[in-house]
Amino acid sequence: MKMERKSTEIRQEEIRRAFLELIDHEGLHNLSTRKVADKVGVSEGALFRHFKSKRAIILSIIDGVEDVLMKSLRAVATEDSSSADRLFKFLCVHVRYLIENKGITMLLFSEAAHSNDPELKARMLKILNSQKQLAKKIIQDGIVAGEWDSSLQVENVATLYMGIPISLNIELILSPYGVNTENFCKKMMCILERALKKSA
Amino acid sequence: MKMERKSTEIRQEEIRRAFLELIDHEGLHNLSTRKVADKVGVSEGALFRHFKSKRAIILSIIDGVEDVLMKSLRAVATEDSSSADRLFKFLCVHVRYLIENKGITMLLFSEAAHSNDPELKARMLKILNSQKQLAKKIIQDGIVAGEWDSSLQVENVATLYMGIPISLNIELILSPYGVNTENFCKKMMCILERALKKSA
DNA sequence: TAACTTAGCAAGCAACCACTTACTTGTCAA
DNA sequence: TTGACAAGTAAGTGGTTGCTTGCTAAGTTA
Repeated sequence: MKMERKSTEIRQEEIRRAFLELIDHEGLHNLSTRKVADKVGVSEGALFRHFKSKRAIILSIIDGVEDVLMKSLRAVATEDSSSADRLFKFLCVHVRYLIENKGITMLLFSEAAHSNDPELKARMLKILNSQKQLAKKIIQDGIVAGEWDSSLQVENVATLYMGIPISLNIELILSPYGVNTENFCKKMMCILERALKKSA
Repeated sequence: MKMERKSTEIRQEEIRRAFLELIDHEGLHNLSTRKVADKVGVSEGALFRHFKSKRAIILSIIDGVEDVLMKSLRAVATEDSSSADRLFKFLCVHVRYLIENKGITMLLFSEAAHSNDPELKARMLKILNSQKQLAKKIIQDGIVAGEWDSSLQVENVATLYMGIPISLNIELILSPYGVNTENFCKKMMCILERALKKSA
């Protein structure tokens, strides 16, 4: 039996990927360290060599969301371009990340709502809240700049925005032939802009 | 030890309620028949006297969604009033049901996406799909009646609509002081109408 | 090449899972 | 009052969970 040995860094990444893929395919509620180890192609013991607990895997995944997604979103939100451009780009970045890391939505949403692990819950909440705050900033900027209607309630538009990435997940479930990400963002943006533009 | 005996019908309802409440408070992934039984205040064995399996509890909950929520939504969608009125009422009924049965969103969403039980998955999908079709119908009617802009793509507005009930869930997670249902619906409807109304 | 570190394994742990069994007790019509 | 049945229990079942153990072998450095 050949034994393929890889560094912890590589294995950790493989484990995170396998973890998310299993959440996506089978759901959080029947995800076990056994299955993750199988998917990676390693014994269960080896898995605990690279992460000290299942919880540590989740925390490491959250670190990734903060380092990659949130950083990108923050960059887009503070970019120097029109609010419409920024909002569209924001949505695209958001959606693309969720497509490429399909288990994240479920993990974020479920743990934020139901985890009885305070640290985990707090970190999930912080991510969701930051996303909403950034969306609010872009919308507010657009109103101040005169691009959008000043009678709009920023908070409510942001609330509506937060549902869009999850609408995508529903779309992915409902349409068996797949969803074109770019198109999805354009369509949603199209409707959002109708709601945002100044009333005559 | 006193033993309080109730009829199967009553116990079944208690079990469904406990099941959903536990999903809401602790999440699907750590929901056990033991906890459900504890919450109802009955032994685990008694639980299996009223439902033949855990799966049967879920199926029974789905029956309830179809009998109560979907029936109401269908009634509202085919009502004889303006499309704007119907859409608002539709949203209110939808949201109120999800508030009063808090675990449903998670159950629907999670099982529809991840269940490897084909029957369960199919039924969840059917519910989500029916909701979307009904939303499409209302929007289409509004366009035909000249209430709303004819250049709108009905499909996309319905997709956006489907995100709203989940936006509510996110709102419930993010705002610790609770969410006013009626207000939430009014606010979302207000933005939706801006998007729907005819461009000048 | 010898010493040391690291990634891997198989096997096993207690705790928990959905569910069953064998038996008891409350309710109610005859 | 009694007999049948429905609703309850406590104590299991085998299987799965997250995690640990004791050990081996692959790389790395001296």
